[in-house]
Amino acid sequence: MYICFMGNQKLYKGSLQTIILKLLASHSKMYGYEITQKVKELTKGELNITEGALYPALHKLEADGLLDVEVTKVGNRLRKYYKLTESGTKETANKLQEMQEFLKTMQHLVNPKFSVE
Amino acid sequence: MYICFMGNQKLYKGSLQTIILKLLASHSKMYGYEITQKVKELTKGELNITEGALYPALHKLEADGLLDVEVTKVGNRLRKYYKLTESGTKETANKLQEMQEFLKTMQHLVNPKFSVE
DNA sequence: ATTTAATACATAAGAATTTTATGCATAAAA
DNA sequence: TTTTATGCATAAAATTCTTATGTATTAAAT
Repeated sequence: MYICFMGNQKLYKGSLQTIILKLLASHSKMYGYEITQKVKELTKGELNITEGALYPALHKLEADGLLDVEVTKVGNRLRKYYKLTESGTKETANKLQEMQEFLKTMQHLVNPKFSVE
Repeated sequence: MYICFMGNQKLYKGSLQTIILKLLASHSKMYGYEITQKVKELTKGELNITEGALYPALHKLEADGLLDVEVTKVGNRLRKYYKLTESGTKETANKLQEMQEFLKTMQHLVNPKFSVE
C-alpha cells in the first residue's frame, strides 16, 4: 500500500450523496464497504469512493434522517447496513432530478459539438 | 436586493473552473461579469455563478498561468478581460475530457432506465 | 506457518471550492 | 431621484473531499 497515486478522482464535490442514495434506492440495503466496491464495479474503476469520504457521508445522511442503520455481525466482523427511510426515498428523487438537470446543463455547456456562441 | 433565495444552486464543486475555461475557449476573451451573464443565458437561468465564486476562481486560474488578463476602461468603468494562455488551452482540453467522462459515468449511475443491479 | 491482501469500520487534519455577506463605484432606467 | 444593472473585490463560514492514520478480522499467497 504505502504509496497510492489515484491520478484523477473525477468526483465532483456534492455528487457523493446522490450516488449513495441512488445505490440504496436500487438495493434496499447495503453496507459501506459494499458501496465502495459496487461503485468501483459499476464505473469500471473510474470512480473510487474513499473511506474518508464515504463514512462521514453515511453518518451525515443518517443524522439527517435519510438513512436507517442496522448493525449486524458476520462471523466476528461488524457490518452496518444502511437503507433509505421514507424521507430518504423522497430526497433521493429530488437529488436524482437535480443531478440529471445538472448533467443535461453541463452536457450542453461542454459538448464540443455545440460551440458555445 | 436585501434578501435573495436562489433555491438550489446545482453547481457541483469543481465544475466552475471547467465552465470558465470552456467559455474562454469559445470566446477568446471575456470579462467576469460577462461570464456570469453568459452562463445564465446559456443555461436559461439554471446555473448562477456568484461573484464570490467567480472572481477568486479567475484569480486562481491566472495565478496558475492558465489565463492572461488585460485591463481596459469602458467609459469610466474597469473591465478585466481574460483569455486562455497556451498552457490554459491544453488544460482546457484535459478538463473537458475529464468532465465528459464524469458526465458519462454519472449518467450511467443515475439514469432511471438502468436500475443499478 | 507467516506475511500480505482484502474486508470492515472509524476519525482527524488539511485542502479546495463554494456560499453568504459585505464593500466600493459608475451608468442606465424607472 | 431612487432603484437596478454593471463591474470589480474580499473575507468569514460552510461544505465536502483528500490524505493519513488507527483498529481489527479473515482469506489468500508465499
